[in-house]
Amino acid sequence: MSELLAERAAWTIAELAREFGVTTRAIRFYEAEGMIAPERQGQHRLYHPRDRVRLKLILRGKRLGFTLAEIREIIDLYDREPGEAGQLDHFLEKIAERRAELEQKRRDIALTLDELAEVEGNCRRRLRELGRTDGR
Amino acid sequence: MSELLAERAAWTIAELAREFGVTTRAIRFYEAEGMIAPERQGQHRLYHPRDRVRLKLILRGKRLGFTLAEIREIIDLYDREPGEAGQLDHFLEKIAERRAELEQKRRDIALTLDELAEVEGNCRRRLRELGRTDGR
DNA sequence: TTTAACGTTTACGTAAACGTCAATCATATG
DNA sequence: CATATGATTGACGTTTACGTAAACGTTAAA
Repeated sequence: MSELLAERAAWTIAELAREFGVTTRAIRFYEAEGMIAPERQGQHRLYHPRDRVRLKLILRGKRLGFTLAEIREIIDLYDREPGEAGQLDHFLEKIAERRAELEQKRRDIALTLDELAEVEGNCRRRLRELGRTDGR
Repeated sequence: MSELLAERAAWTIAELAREFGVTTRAIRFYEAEGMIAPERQGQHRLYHPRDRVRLKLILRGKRLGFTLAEIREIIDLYDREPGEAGQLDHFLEKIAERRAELEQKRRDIALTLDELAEVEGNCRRRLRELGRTDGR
């Protein structure tokens, strides 16, 4: 029988590293930075679903070009306590800031994709021209 | 009379720095990396529209988390010569790679925005509850 | 004429994010 | 029992992308 991911409750550091395509060194580094806190079985680390989610969020943030410090702040937004009213306002401001950044990135992506599409169009047109020049 | 941007044909390094919110050091660094090549008027640098476009592309790439090396590759895609057929295939592959990266980033952004929206929803709900608890 | 204001080159410093050993320990397997 | 496998903790090295400071050269204004 295959071991479905959902059935597993814990992973070693090497398993996580393979699954996410990062080194064990990187995973330990994120822990040293206080971004993951795996269980300890004696000397060894044991990663649970919660830790995997964390790692996934970290790597997603990295793909978007956020620094680890920024990623930490974003993750902190996720697992906060309900909190007091005054805190909540400040909290909403932080969320708004992050959203603004993300929307800027989204615009940047749209522009770049448009430009790439144009370059690709030129390229394909040129290819067709060469095809005719070849006498086909 | 105001000097419209479109009328200007050249800028000093300090003007560019102010306009784009970067340091002159950074601009010179991009030049040292071969990403910009401003005209020289004796000792001084003179930036033309073409250089501004370059700088804009560099900064956009940075916002998306690309390294300068990657940004250089992307820019190289833009100002290439038509080229030969064999080169064009390779060229199209490069474009496809970049597009895949950008689309991954776009998915990452969508996910993060969704999560932030959920967190914000919880936050606002909590605020309304507090409002009622306050007796208003 | 001196003193800002703006520019230049050269060079060393630095923060972030790991990479890369080395030494050590536990377990497991032939 | 010896060796291989996988983990651990230091600790120093490396790359990227500039920051920062020194030393110097031009105008331009007081």
